[in-house]
Amino acid sequence: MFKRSPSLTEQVKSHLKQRIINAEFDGGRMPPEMELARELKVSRNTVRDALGRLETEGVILRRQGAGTFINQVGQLVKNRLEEIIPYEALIRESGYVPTVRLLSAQQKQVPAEVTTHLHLSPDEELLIVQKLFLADDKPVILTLTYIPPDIIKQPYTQDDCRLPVYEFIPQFCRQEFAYYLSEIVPLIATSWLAERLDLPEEGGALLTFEETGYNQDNQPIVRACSHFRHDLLRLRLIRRLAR
Amino acid sequence: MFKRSPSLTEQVKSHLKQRIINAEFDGGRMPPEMELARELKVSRNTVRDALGRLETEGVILRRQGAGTFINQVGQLVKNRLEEIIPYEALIRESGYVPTVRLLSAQQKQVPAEVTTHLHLSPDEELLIVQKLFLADDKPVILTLTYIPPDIIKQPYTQDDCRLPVYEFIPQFCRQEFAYYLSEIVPLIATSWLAERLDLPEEGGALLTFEETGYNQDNQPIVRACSHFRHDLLRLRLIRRLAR
DNA sequence: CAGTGGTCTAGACCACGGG
DNA sequence: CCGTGGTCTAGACCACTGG
Repeated sequence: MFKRSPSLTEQVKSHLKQRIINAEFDGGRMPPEMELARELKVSRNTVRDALGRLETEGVILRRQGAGTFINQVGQLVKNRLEEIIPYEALIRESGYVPTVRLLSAQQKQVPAEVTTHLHLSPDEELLIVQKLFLADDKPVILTLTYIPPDIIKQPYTQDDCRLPVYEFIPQFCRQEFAYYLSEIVPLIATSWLAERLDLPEEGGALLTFEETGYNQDNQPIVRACSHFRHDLLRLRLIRRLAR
Repeated sequence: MFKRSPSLTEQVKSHLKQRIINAEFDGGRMPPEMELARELKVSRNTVRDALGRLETEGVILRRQGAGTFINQVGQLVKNRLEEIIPYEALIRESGYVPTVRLLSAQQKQVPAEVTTHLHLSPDEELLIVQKLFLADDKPVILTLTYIPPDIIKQPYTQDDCRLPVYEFIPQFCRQEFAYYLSEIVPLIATSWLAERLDLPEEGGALLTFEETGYNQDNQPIVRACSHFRHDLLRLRLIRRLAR
């Protein structure tokens, strides 16, 4: 029934999630793990891994001795914060039609704050990519991406800059993207930001992700700032007690 | 070597974390999983579970075919966002000495926004607990907790209110705390907030967690708002590509 | 007490990295 | 090529829930 790639666990997860969305389970209760395992022809461990991921996403609740239940409340969670997902997907999950607009992509000097995070000298020029994401044609996310030009090994077009950085890197830089170290920062909207994000006025609060991207050798290779209009896009998550 | 509770996985995790902190592994490289399993007298799966948790915490990096490595960068991450930890611990991890100050605990009417989240009628009076957390005697977190008084089944003192809600609930309400549904919100500091958090002026940006707590029957039982001074306390996390 | 999820084991095979 | 981490299996036992 399932192929070998992507991982069985991942396929089982998607499969179950789809059945939950389709409301195929009566009374908000899911079948026992053993039954799912038999049915899907995988081991119970694989089912449990898949259920575990659905649980951290807030889709289900599990209670020892009682069973596994579908969590309506968790539907409000649109993204797993510790997982990088394309902003288009986030916007779509939130119920809007996403579009991307490339505002600019040019090589320039940057604030020292940026070069510091990338372990570069302050006068180094970087490629700055500005992108605006729209939800139903309303601006919701503005991203600034800083890439050292000398890591780019293949020719690229302006259009390639529309790719998420973590896809651009492996395609054009002959190295792998490993992870972001991200900081969540609240910001007062400057007039520059307010204009681009179509805010009613400057001085409002914005949610910002300030992220440094590392490659598989654990060297910083990219810096990114994402500004969210939290009135249109809510960042929610499920938090549990430590085990 | 290990007991049965807390879980083997959790004990192995703590054990390895301590050895990492003590810099017991040369060259930033950890022994192979098989070797750790033999050494600690547990199965490789258990070791892998423990390493998996350390990886999401940012403590280590694993590369298929290459090995497991200690991640200096990850030291900047002080907390796992999807895990509830006491604010004192967060402050301590960030390098300060934590203290808690109970500002007030009284029954009052609350904004409709609060009663809505708890599925109560707007005129219901709730117990409001205000707490201030200090790092090296500087205010860093202000929390407001709203508890419906009728769920409290045991007598309690003012001092009991200093407990985190998720500990107060099981102790005084004869029910279990299951999880928070949290929303991350950027806020403009009001003068009321600025005064209590000792901010230089009102109008600065604050990071806020707006959370609804659910019990094991998946009913909302508590509402909490936490305001962070992000200049002193940074919220950082590791983000990876989806599998 | 029967049935559920929670934990742990031993073993197998695969995919990838580096010499 | 060998050794590493990544995935999956089958089976065992425990802890808890609910009738």
